[in-house]
Amino acid sequence: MVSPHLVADPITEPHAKRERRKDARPGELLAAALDLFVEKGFAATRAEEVAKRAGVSKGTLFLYFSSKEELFKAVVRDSITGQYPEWSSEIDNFSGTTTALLHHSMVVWWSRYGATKASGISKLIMSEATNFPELAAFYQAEVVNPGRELIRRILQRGVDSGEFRPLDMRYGIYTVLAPMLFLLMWKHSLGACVPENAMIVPEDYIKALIDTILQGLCVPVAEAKNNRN
Amino acid sequence: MVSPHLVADPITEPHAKRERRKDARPGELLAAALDLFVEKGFAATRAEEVAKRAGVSKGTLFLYFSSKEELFKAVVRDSITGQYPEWSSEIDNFSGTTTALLHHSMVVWWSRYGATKASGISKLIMSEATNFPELAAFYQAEVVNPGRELIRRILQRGVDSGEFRPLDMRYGIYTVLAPMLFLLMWKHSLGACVPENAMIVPEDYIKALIDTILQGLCVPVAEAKNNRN
DNA sequence: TACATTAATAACCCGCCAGTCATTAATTTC
DNA sequence: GAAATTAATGACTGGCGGGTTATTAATGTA
Repeated sequence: MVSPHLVADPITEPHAKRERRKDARPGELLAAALDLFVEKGFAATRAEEVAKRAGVSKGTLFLYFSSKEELFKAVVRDSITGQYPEWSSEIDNFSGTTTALLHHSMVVWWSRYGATKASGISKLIMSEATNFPELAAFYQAEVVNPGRELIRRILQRGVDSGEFRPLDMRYGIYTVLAPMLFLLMWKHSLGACVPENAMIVPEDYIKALIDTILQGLCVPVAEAKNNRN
Repeated sequence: MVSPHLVADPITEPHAKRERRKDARPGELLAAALDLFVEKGFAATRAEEVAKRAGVSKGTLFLYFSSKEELFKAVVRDSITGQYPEWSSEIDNFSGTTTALLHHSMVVWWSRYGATKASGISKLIMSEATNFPELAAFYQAEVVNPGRELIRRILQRGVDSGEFRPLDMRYGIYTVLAPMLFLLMWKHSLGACVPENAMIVPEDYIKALIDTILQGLCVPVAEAKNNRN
């Protein structure tokens, strides 16, 4: 141990050994936790490793978050829920057709969420919900239900305007939700294990998907006054 | 410690203490393992618990399966791969329209696989693929690729017969696969945590889904000779 | 400079679990 | 019925990991 008076050598010890940065710690811990939760899942992520990546000791982690579960909830609020208000108002303010709104929403959802690290949280929850029921309930209440409501509003707008066939909203929502969440799951699971062939290109997938969805949802122009059952 | 000469009391010890049943053990262990893997996932399932449910000691489990991973592979072969030949020949022998074949295949897939315990294996793999790359590769090779081929054959049949629009098979397959796997995932994750409201009824989901898919995939009768781009 | 406050640490506790191995006992062979 | 074979056991090992706490040291105050 060297003399405590010795100034820290910036080469062997670039960042002082015991910095006190109460304000910065939570954010750094959340960032590290997001990385590791997404990479390895909730159960498999070690508290010590989160701390290490954030540049603190394990003790410090538990100084700011009372448990691993609370840490997780904080990550969700920090990286997902925060985006909802913006999306909501974008839907309200959209001025084109609902077909265009749906298309736009799916592409935007992917680029702002699906393609980002944060989307790993959705995969994590679907993966570990049954092992951590409390986290599942939390996620259901704060993420899933509000999210469904956003989709429902888009579809209802199309039905009201006459663009879409009348829909049973309970299941109509899944026409959009299911393929998007599948893409997300795939990207974070088997998709991450298949190197080259059989790889899904998200943009192409969404393009093909929208074609199918819309031709299924829209009232066929030429048929509106026609037969077919 | 009681005397080793004491005969086991059949009331406190109803089923003989140390049966030797070499032939029956593997099957009983596979059944127990399927139950627990589906219930808790791969990582969270304890070898000792599998053994206990099969009525043997942990040592016996490792006598029949060299590791937890090998046990898992045996479960997959026992409960999934075995069904493929039958499905394959059902597709070949189907005599109706491809619309009917697709409908039939989805309903049958759900009733014979999705609705059964075995479907938990698919959820497990998507959940834990990144933590167990070797299992992921195994599953990809033995389950996913052959499964995609089955779907591809159905869609190709429809394209060849003129019922379906020409499709980019790389993504067309997901039109069917994505919603079905999502249903499966949902059932085994958040769906298991939502008691009443917002519950998906698989049969209704599939019904709504098929409507959308088919109207998107089929060449619209009234439009075949018409405009629309 | 001395003292008080508190951010940060590292050693520690406790429980868990995949896989091993020496021992035990059921069954077979002669 | 004695010896040989092998199915089955359960105690054991070695390592891990969430959470706690006594201690240390950085910073603020006077």
